[in-house]
Amino acid sequence: MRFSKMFIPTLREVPADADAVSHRLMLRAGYVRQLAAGLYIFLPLGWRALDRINAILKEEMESISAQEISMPVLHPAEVWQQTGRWNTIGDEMFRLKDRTGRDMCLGMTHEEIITWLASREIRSYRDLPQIWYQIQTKLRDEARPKSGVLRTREFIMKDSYSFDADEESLDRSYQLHAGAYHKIFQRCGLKFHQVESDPGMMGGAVSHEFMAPSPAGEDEVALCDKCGYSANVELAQSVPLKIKSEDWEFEEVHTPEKRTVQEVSNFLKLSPAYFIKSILVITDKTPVLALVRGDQELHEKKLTKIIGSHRPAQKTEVKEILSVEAGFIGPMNQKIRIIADSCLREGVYISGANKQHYHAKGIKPEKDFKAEWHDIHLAKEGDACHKCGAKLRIEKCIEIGNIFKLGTKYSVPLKAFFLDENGQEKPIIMGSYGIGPARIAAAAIEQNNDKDGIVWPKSIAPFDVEILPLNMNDSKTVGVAEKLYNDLRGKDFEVLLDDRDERAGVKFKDADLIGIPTQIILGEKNLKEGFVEIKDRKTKETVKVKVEEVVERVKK
RNA sequence: CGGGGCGUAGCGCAGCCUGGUAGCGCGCCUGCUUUGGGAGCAGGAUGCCGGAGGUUCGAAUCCUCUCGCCCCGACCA
Repeated sequence: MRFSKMFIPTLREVPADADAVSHRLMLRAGYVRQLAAGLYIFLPLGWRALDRINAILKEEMESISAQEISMPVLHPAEVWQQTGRWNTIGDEMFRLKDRTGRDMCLGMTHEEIITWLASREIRSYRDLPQIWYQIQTKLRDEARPKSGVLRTREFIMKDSYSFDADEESLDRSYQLHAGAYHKIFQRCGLKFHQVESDPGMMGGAVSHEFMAPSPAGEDEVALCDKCGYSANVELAQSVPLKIKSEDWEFEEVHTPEKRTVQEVSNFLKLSPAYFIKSILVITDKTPVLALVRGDQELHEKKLTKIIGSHRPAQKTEVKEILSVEAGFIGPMNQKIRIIADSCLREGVYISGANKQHYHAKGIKPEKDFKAEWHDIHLAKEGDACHKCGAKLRIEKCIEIGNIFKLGTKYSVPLKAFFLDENGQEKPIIMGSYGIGPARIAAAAIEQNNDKDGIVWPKSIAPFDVEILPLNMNDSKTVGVAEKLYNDLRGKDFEVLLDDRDERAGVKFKDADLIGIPTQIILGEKNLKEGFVEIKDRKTKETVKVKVEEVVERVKK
């Protein structure tokens, strides 16, 4: 491609409302433009990068015998009603009516559609297993699109779905995907972790996420470097560090106007880890008292799994139910259900005394109160790994892919059944697997950039090589540039020739910004002696090479 | 949906407080010079000052409403 013929609108100044590094660089380097919140146009360079990512996706999917298909973006409501998601999914789904008034929606994912297909086409165990995939548009009316291309309302996704006759077979399909995903992200040059994750609205029992470490990420992942435990903090288990147990006798301490753990902890000059945080929540039936250690945070999702959906109690409710003002609640002598974090089982603690302006010191769990013990705290940096005891690390990550074991969640309501060897009708066992190509691109930029611009991994750069003839008025320079351009293309390199009549500085700046891995610099003086320079964008190392040797020296 | 910020030329911004009819830098166009890290000089084009309503002789500026975008949170296969 010739730079002069390609639309690459680079920007000198950083657009004001871009915050994430990848967003800034994609805008500045002319890869994308924003249409509206969460809606992006991919310009020629951006689209090329996505194309290369998609090519890798296709190769690796084909290698596990997945077959590419294409499903509509526009869906009739009926299939979504049959699985119940028409109602369980809220404003995130774009809904509309067609001209006859029929309810429709825009696809935010395709379990319903592909299961509809399977229900009509798969009849026998002989038809199984199958893996079908597509690379296609998804639409979600996100509450808050953000960080450029990382969270958008319309995006392309590689989604695949597996259909198996039994659990063992599903496990094979699942592992095939996990393996393919590892290869994909490796080939795309990303640092990533595979972590345990919460299946969320997808349903199903087992799921993993592929997470690319980056400060722009929205997720936090707990990692153990020793045993390899890794999980999204949405469900990560951990053991808070033990504290030295004090041998306090039970006593009530006057703590006037000291309500929060922090206030009382400062007042008594004792670490927050000696306190029990008591939080009253209301489920649709009853109030529940949740207890976590003072230096820990209550994990809402973990609690939800135990008691169902709930909300924090209002101040007046606390007074009504517990007969004491918020801030002085304690677990002793309570009639209501108590869920306590497991780490509180040992030790002696301080908590509210259920008496205005008093806290109780020397509380012994099991003796002074009974509770149901569960892990309900948020894992944090420095907690111990619940498997091996080593210290956990928390890392911010971009979710670049995920895999779910769905089981029969979709096949049963949509009647996707098959006949097994014995003529028995059984629901197909399904899995669902997604990758966001734009997130791969953004994560690659987040992980590979410097002050001058993007540093693309070779595998997904929009071009392999950029040729920079510094003086377009010099016929020798132009001649050599054209020859190298043709020779390299003849060897299957994707080549960008900066044939613009621009000054050297402009070409250097633009080349570094758009981040093509290899630059070939043609300067007049070097050319007189028969040399050109080959520069590595990543290391900035430059080697002088004879013109005739360029093609063999350039590496993919 | 709650909290905060911002909408003025293609991009980045000033002007607004204290009302008088819009400016800077970059980019863009023309010419000459220049040519290894975003050139210099000279000339030139470009604005529904986000939108609507109000106050006023007069509104980018003051008031009300509204729309959009960004950030934090809630939410998020």
